[in-house]
Amino acid sequence: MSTNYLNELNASQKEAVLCTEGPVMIVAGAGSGKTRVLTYRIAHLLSKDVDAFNILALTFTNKAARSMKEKITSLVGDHEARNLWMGTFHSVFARILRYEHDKLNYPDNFTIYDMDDAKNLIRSIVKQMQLDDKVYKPSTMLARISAMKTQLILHEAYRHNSQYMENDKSSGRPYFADIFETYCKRCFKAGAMDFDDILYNTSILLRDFPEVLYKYQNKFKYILVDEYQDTNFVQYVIIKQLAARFENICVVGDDAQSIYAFRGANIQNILNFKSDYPDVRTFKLEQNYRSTKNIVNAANSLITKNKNQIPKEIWTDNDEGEKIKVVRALTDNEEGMKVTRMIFESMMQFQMHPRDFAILYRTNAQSRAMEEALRKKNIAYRIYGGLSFYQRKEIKDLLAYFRLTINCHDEEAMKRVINYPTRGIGNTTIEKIIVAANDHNISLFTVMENLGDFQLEMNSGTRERISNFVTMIKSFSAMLPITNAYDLGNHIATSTGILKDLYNDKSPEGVSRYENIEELLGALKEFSTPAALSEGEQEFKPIDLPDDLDKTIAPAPPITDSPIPGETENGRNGETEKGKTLDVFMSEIALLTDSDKKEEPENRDHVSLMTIHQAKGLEFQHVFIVGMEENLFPNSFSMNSRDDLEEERRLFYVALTRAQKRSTLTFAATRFHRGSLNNSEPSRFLEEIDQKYMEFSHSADRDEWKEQRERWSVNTTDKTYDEPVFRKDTPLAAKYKAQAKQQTANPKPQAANKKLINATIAKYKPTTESQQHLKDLQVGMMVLHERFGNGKVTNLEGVFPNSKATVEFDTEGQKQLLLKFAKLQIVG
DNA sequence: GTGTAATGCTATTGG
DNA sequence: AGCATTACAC
Repeated sequence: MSTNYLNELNASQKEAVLCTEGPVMIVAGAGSGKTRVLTYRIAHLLSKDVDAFNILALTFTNKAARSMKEKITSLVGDHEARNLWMGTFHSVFARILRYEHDKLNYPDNFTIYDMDDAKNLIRSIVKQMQLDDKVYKPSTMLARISAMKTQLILHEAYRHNSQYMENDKSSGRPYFADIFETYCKRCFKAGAMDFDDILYNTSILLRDFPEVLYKYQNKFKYILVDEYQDTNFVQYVIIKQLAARFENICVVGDDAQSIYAFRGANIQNILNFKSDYPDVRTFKLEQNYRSTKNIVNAANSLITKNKNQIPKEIWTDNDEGEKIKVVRALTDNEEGMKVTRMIFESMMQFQMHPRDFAILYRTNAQSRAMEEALRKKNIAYRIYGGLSFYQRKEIKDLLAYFRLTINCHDEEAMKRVINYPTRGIGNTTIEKIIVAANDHNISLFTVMENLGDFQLEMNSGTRERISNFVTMIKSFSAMLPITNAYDLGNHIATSTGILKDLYNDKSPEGVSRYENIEELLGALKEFSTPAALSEGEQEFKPIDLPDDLDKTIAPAPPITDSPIPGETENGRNGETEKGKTLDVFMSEIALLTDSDKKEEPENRDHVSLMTIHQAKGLEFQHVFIVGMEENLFPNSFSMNSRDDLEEERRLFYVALTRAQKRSTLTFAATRFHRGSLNNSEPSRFLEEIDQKYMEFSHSADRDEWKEQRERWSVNTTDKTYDEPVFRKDTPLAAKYKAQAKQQTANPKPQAANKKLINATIAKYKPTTESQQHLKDLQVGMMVLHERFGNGKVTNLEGVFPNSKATVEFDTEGQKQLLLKFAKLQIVG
């Protein structure tokens, strides 16, 4: 590779690229060539004979990883770049967990639950506990569980935190901890991880298995993390663990662009990087190459309203450019029309293309008005996000069959398709199966498979239908290793009757559903055709374990033959002679988002519609930021605290800095919301930008809308801009916030909980193993059951471990239990 | 157990 | 407004 690439960098960029050893923090302002620095840094490492095997680069989206990899490949060649590990936290560590699954007692084919799965599971838990789902709202419960896992607090630790417990009690949700625990257990039992589990489990894996930690510390000698300002605590811990040995850690970020606090991102990670790595070298990239002077200055003037920043001065050599235009519309629909008209006029006047424009909004719901207007004007557009392809009902249904085929214990997939297409297994039957499964702490599938072992009231017809269903799933599973993804997927779609079911529906929606299924099958076909080597086909070098291993880094690794990424335990590698298999496909799509989808070049010329969050890292010639209204942007949910409001402001900063040449802000005086028309007032953010960079179009005459604001206004008179009037925190909110702060202030509050967490993992050991002690169970013995309490064994039949015990419980009466499954303890 | 009609709920941002 | 759950008739 030529070394000329260094000439394409400015002084500070070059320094950041060349300083390859030790901890490095790159503070990169918007449009300062951050991606370029990252890619060149990696290319430079490779040119210095660092092996690609030894580099880990964590990006924010899979798409970013892909495009960076392409760029690096073009710099150093495919052979050099192929073995780079590059991807999102979730995709990289999901991959590692699939190799190391046995350590944590998960199956290698574990399912990844998405948010819908997680919420459905919580809903069913709440229902089963006979709690009110208005008090225990699934979305709220999930958010709390997620926040806890992000802080590395699992249910045992949670229960031992008296503050949490008391908060729950006083807020009327005393059973939260139980829901939390049941949720974790049900996920585990189903062989499933949610998004947070991927990170949580990774951190546990690295903490409790020194040989694994050692292996990955040694593998990833060079670690790069993009968008570091958006990492959360568990991600921070993982990075810290992996980097501990070599400390060749390079983080890139911009505190001004931290916009994910709502999902646990902790801006302190970047602000405190120095204290974690005292000998860190810091580089600042302050020259903006993207935007005009006007845009850069406007954005700068906005962000000064935030406190607590890494000091930096973003500047640009680019043209002065045009002022930021502010446009007012009467309604959201007119806003769409005006934006569309401006796009149309620019296309005519300046020979611009649809691809040069982006319409950014705060909430997905705003896309509709924009979409309608663009469609009327016949301008090509694409809406990112919203309901993505993989979230459509028909797709999820078929994928649920795929999931069951790969992991028959997947509870949410089972519930989804056990009676779709209808096969006469109704709700009452399903309820009975769920109850039995929970009583014995086993999966629904296990119950269905061994239906005769459970005393369930079901007629023979129902039993027959269940048995047929089980047989069908088993037949799919049997085909899995020997059939390529497309053939099996097609077989499943056909033989389950899904394809026929949708084909018979001739309504427009039905037709479109059918087409979606066809599209999925098309994707499968493309995937399974044996072609180029996939990313997965890599090998590890053999690992040498020196004797002088520093214990604090990776203590005393016993030499084991732990699995090596690139192979799977069952000896096959996800490929048949006819092509790649369905399980590989599923593991690859599980973590994809709408934005990750690659676009065919011929389809690329469209106006992009997306939320500001999704626009992060992108740039467009002309950016429209729509819905600049109080309560929408800043959003009403984010006006409770200064921190929240500052995040909204950073979000606006991100939006503004996407623009290369022009930026237009629009707002509507009235807007449809909840099906009714509401008045809205212009966003305070419009006044936070230094007005000399702004231009108010006639319709947005500043005095006029100021007057308008005053007419409706609540609390945004000039005085309040710097110190907005906030609603006071409720005592509870204040409490939670104080706790959160305390937790992040102390990076390792979890050490004390280690025992508890270990206990959890021990509990999750396979039942057959932990049930060994029941081998000697005799009639007359006293036993303890998790749910039923104390009881006496009155009868035993069958041969262990398939024996069945009849137990007379003190409180619950007589129950029949299978020793294979029941968690019984012998007492006394 | 199945299908349709009516009702009721809930609404940011997203791996 | 849109969706999910529920109620009711078959």
